[in-house]
Amino acid sequence: MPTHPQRPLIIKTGVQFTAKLRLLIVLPEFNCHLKVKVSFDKDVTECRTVKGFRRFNLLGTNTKIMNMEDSNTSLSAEFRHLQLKELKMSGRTNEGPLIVTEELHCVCFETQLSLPEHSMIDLEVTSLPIVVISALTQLPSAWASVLWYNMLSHEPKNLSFFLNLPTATWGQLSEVLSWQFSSITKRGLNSDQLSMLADKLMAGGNPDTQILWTKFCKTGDKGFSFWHWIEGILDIIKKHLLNLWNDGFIIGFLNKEREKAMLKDKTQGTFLLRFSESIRDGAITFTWVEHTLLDGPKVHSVEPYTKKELTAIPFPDMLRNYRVMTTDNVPFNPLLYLYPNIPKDQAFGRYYSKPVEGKPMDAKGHSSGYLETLIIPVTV
Amino acid sequence: MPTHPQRPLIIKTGVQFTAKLRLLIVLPEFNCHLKVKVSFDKDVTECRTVKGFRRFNLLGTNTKIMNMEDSNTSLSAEFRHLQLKELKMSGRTNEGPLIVTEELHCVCFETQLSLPEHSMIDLEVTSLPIVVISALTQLPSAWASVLWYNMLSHEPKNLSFFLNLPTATWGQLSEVLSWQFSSITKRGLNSDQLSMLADKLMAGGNPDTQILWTKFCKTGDKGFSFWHWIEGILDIIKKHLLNLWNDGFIIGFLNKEREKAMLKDKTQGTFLLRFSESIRDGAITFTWVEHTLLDGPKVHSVEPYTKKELTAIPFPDMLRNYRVMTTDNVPFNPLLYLYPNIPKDQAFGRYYSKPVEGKPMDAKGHSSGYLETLIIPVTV
DNA sequence: ACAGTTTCCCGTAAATGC
DNA sequence: TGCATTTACGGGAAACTG
Repeated sequence: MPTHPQRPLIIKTGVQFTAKLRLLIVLPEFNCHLKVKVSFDKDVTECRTVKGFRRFNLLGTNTKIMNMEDSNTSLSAEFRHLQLKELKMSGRTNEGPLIVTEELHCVCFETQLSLPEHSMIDLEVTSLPIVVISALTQLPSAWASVLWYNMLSHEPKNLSFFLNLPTATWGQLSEVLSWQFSSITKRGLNSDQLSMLADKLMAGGNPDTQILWTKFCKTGDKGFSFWHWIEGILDIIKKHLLNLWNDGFIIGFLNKEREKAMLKDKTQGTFLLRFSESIRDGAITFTWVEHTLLDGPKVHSVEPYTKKELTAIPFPDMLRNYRVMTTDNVPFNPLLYLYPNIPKDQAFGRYYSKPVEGKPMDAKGHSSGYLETLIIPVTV
Repeated sequence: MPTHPQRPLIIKTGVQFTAKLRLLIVLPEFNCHLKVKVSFDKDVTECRTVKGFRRFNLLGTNTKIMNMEDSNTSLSAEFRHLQLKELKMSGRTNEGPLIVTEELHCVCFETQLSLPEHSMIDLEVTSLPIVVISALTQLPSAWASVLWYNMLSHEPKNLSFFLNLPTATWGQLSEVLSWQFSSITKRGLNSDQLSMLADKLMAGGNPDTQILWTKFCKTGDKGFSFWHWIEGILDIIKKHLLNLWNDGFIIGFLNKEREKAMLKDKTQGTFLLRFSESIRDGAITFTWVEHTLLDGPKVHSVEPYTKKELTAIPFPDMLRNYRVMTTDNVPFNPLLYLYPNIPKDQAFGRYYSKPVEGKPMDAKGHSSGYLETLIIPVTV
């Protein structure tokens, strides 16, 4: 999730952003010099003195003459290299009930039209609400605010939204959650995955169940909020698991009971991929089934891999090279078929960092004079 | 190596630094208000117009009243939160023969003393030469400049040093090199290590051999300079190998012939630690001896570990867990004795991230429900 | 003391300048 | 165009501030 997507809904202080204005009404007569001025939180008095919101200076070139866009007849003005800097005033009592990521601000554009035989007409437009952050750690909370606003507010500019906020229904929220995945990847959430999330959020949900902002975004008993957990998972998908997610190889959201139910009738060595529910910053594990003579089917999961491990070793290589040591000290890979029954190399082979050859792993014979090593996960 | 050590010899633009002035002459009568002004490159005309050096603005509070130091009778002034910003002037033709890390600058302090019954006396002092960089990638080159200057210039302020620079002798340079290690760690370089470095730099050295600045610091045939290679090694020592280096367990600098000569008469499984000569940013390998029936003693080295691998796995754990697969697919660890004959666990045991217990590795039995995995290097 | 918030700055990537 | 140098900003941690 970039800090500044197409339109800057989240702006970080001290980081450049671009504000663009396009005149939708095409009035050829006004192709003359139309000077636009951009400003921040203009005339939003209710956000300033009353609530004690932060105030910001807008640095950079703030006026521009509108000009014709390429291959288009509409006028536009693009303000590049704008930057926000907090205006510290000692008189500001920080008693607003809102945290900074719930403060809504806006970018304003002004211009004056002088129609022939009319007096000057003042035009003013404002952007959608904007959240201003100062550090990247605030981005997940800020994004949650943007989501909640866009999901529930139909007013274009209700900067006091979080002072009096409505609840969402699971029907609304589940759609928004799936969008988060499909906007970053090629795949949203299916009904099984959503039903697991519904259980987490509401312990048995129907589409009309109400969900509080607090429940969605405030720190819960685990030490982190539902949304921050989702953000962590989105992050590892984007950085380390994009291909596998796009291919649909990651079931991801399912609880341990369902996991066992799905695997217990499968061939030994059948495995699936699931996100950790207890790790905040995103982690993935694999679970496979073993058919024991004495106790029947047993499922095993490795300790979930976090960003740290995934940065060092690509996840497909983990699946390929994972080994468990037997009591005779012979390593074997227990992962054979991706659920329901796809041979492992057929699913993941194209993503291994070295191609599949005769043997699953090979090195030693080579030119540099050094013995090549594979860094592999092993359970002793 | 911090950007700003005790005294700022290297300053990065846009990063705060502190300049401190201490009046060594104790004149109690002048405990009155002695106003000091700090400036940058004051009156250094030969560095500006003539040579086309960069110029900088000094941002921050630049005047201060000297005051008594704690537990001391001397006057001092400390300028904190100073910052350098390049002054871009279009007229500057960058035709100076020097790269930016060879430009020497200085911090200047001025004050006026009014002795009773005398006219005002102007006092002016300047710092040692300073290199100004704009990105951290320039730090190794900048540090090389500082070293070369301090090694060879006995003038306090010769800002044109690099326009007409003397060569160093190996005797001087070897001492400086060893200092680099002992200032960062608890151990400098011994004569064996230095002799390997002498071979690299001069192909057979005696202390009087002259070494050119170019040879020391300019990109050579390998694509990097001698000094940058040393810097990379200092960096991995500092970040990943400090304990082992302090304990003297890393021989580090020795060529492959010497390595083989040292190992060939040792017990099978004797190994030593050596830095890579071909990797620029610092890498370490281990080499062990195997006594074969047919070919006699053979030495093997693993592909050197770089920052990337060392970040993921602590080096002592690599030594502990490294495995080679035999043809029967049974893994074994070929590392038994640290040269000359220290049992591996005795040398490195205290640095393993999990304590040594009955068995060398153990996991599986535990509480979380997940199978613990060890990420280990394996040669197939 | 503390939690929310901002600042600081390394390290890498991208942009810029010559 | 290529190389030297600077700028940009993500990420993690320290510093700030009520």
